[in-house]
Amino acid sequence: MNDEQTLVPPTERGGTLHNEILPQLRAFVVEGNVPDGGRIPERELCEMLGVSRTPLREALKVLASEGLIELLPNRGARVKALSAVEIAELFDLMAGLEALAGRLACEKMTAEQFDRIEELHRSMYLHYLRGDRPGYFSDNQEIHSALFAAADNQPLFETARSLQDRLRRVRYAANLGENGERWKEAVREHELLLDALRRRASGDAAEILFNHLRRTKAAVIAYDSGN
Amino acid sequence: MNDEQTLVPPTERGGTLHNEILPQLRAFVVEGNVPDGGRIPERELCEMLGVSRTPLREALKVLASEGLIELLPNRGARVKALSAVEIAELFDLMAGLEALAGRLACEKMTAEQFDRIEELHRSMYLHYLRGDRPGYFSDNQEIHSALFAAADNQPLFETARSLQDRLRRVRYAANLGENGERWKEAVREHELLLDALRRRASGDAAEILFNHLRRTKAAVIAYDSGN
DNA sequence: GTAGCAAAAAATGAATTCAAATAACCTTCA
DNA sequence: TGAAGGTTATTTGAATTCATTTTTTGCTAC
Repeated sequence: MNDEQTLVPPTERGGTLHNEILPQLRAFVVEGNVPDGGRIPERELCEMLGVSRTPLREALKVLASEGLIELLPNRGARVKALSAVEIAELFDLMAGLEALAGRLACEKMTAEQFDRIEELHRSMYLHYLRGDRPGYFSDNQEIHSALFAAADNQPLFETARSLQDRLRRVRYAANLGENGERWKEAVREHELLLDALRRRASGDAAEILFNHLRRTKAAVIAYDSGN
Repeated sequence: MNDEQTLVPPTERGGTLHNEILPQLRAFVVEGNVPDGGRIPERELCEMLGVSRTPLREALKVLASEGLIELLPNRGARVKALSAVEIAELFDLMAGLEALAGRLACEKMTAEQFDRIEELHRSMYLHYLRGDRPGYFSDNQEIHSALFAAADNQPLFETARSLQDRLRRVRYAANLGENGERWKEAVREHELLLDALRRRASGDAAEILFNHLRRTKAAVIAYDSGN
């Protein structure tokens, strides 16, 4: 029935069709190709991914369990629109996870991993001085990624990735809306973090990261409500 | 084809078959009805739940994404057996989540919620004095549940529940194996926690809970490796 | 012109069907 | 007796089919 070529070469298959399309579908949603609360007809997705409805629906169930989409009985899938309360809750959770990552990183990271974070920090600071927000944002993301990598905890990493996916859209919006004062404050917080990491002060790192995310949350809420 | 009655009355349907069987299937796995690494033939589960393979497989995919089971391509589902490293990682994550719950509870809990926790604490202490481990364990679980409820954060609650499911088996084993010294220590930690909650000292509560879970982890690892 | 209802069209939920891969079994030969 | 190979049976992966629900469309009545 399906003569079209799949977009993914058959060489790099992930075992099952379901495992193949899940990352693609997740990326499609996270990337923001569908408006908030927008409906996603199964038929279109099937054609897009070149699979039948069975594996597609399995993937949708997984995305729903991750909180990325909503599955209303008999009424299809919608991308989950986040209320202000939900955004706040997700940020608090993210703050807790970052705090944990900071703690574990202090305990477990290698000298090389610290050096890498320090280097990223310097690069990010330069972007800040130049007023280069995209560059700053990119380095910032990488620092947090490096932190989770240094924490060396797979379940933590997975949980954080999932949360990150759910927050990506609003997070990006927040970055754009970030005002100069908050930006300056964020840079200062990053300096404190680097110092705590250097001293392997796990409690301090946790506290700094928690409050850092808390303030980011406040900035996002302020920006988001002023829509 | 299927004339048998479903075990669940049709009155309390969850909209779709998938939503109906997912909790049942999860309970079945968590309860420990299948040995570690044991295979789960789809056919049997279908008969047990009274559904066809389609909704069952959707549910299995979700359980796999929750980390409760493993889905090997063309080789079916197995309950995920946890290595010592994985157990340690899950406990560290749980410690971070409990710490967060403590923090948020300090910020948000009502007087009634605190009173309830205090009451549970008293009950638990009595069980401790009597040497009633099951009673202690039960109250202990309820205290932690009450803590997460007081934290009032849905994503946190969900994440913790999922983790709890993954750890339930080993956690129960740990409780049985817990020695007297560790038990005494745990009770002391709970007293400190209650005090921190009373003072609404979020940082203290977080620190106490984190270390509490860390020590539980150590006890579990010690017990588990001595199998 | 609009509100309400009916019928048709479309989309979803789930069982069945078909194909491919794995596992079990049985024969054969050393 | 035991191992190797091939054949059958079982199990899984995925497409198709069928039934049910929702949504849309169009008609009628007011």
